[in-house]
Amino acid sequence: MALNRKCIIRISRYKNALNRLKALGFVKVFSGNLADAAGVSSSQVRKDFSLFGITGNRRGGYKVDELIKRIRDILGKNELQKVIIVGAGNIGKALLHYKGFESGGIKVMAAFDIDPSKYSHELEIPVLPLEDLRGFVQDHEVKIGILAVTEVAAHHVSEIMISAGIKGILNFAPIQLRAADDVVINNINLEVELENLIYFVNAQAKTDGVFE
Amino acid sequence: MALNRKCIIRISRYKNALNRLKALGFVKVFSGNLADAAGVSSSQVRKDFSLFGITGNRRGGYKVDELIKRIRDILGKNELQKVIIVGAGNIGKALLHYKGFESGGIKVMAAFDIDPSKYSHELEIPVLPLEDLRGFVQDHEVKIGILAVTEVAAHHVSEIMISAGIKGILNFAPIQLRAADDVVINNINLEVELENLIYFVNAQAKTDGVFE
DNA sequence: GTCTTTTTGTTATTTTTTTCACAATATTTA
DNA sequence: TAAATATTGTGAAAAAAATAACAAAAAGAC
Repeated sequence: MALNRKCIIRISRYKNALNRLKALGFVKVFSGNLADAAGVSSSQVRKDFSLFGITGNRRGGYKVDELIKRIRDILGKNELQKVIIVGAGNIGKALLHYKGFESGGIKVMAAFDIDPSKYSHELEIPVLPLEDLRGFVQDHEVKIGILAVTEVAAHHVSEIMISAGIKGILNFAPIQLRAADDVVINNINLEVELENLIYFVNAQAKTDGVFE
Repeated sequence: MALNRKCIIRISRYKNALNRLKALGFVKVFSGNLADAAGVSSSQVRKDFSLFGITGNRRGGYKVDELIKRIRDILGKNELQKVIIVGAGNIGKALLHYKGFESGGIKVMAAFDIDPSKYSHELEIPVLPLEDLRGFVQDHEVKIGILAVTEVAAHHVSEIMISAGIKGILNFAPIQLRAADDVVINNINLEVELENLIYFVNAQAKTDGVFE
């Protein structure tokens, strides 16, 4: 199946839109509704669904419950996805307490740091020494890790994670990580995202000027 | 100039790579070096540069200092970009203390919240009442805001920001915000990013299975 | 029960993005 | 100084992604 990152991102967004629509009492939904909610075209929605073999009824749309179940299945949300956080600094701690993952499927198991002052067993989610990472990952069969350490540590720590058995890294360190083909890396660079925004705001301001 | 989001993201990454190369003592750089550092092809690098009229020397590559200056200029990093944070919860607080923005150009001016227990003038960056947002944004001519409030508050708060004069929003609330054409919105949904990673890790695992 | 309307599913078309390829031209070597 | 070599800059080609278009089918009207 030839699907790309953007397609899966959209599928996630459809799922979020569906949850909202369900909460509003929707039982059926049309591609146009999802398109509006996710900010794409209705043919895009249908194209994405067709890639996953998701079908509805001509004239009848899609049943919200079935669709949610189907998408949750695609995204692996019907089984528990165990996640660790590496680096208990600013970003790491914020993610440790982030409520957005609670809705289902994603379970943050523990955080790890080199700084002993960060260790804690009192919290609901423990902060453990980095040395314990390997054993923990192997014992609990964790495949997904969030990397939130400094730029200088990032590469080294990512190698520790991968050698321990982590297969997917969500990287917040401001460096473009890459790895072997069997490891998936998703880089989120906050400064880059802000720079992007700033660029388009400034570009917008210039364009506006022309018409003033 | 017909340039897209992805192109600007790459330009930011080239800048980061250049800073690292400069720190290593590089004076000249070739498109291939930047391609390796940013994880793209060398012709992609040259194409991107050509879009911005960035030129080097045939056979001589690009001068690191000049290139950095040029890209910083494109990204607006040669002038101060004032930013506010709205929502001083988990994510908001983390960004308030985030060191990654210090390297230049981006200055977080203040944070805002509705919860009086969050207010603070002691911090280097103050946390102020949401009611003060409009005045602050107008007094300081802030154009960029980071939105880090709950899902339910996000839409309402974004409207407050926009009506106060904010022209670009980096949205961390788990909802796809949209706005009028003169406001740029960059949505970062942490759960969606994780789901994406999980999908590809699971897909990878299945593919591996076939060859085992 | 037939007709009308609406919406899907998919194929074709268009647009966008990336890669390829190579002439033009600096730099280095001899 | 001339020849050899490496690298840019860009137009053409290929690949990927998005949009449009429409036949097929389901739902509802009458």
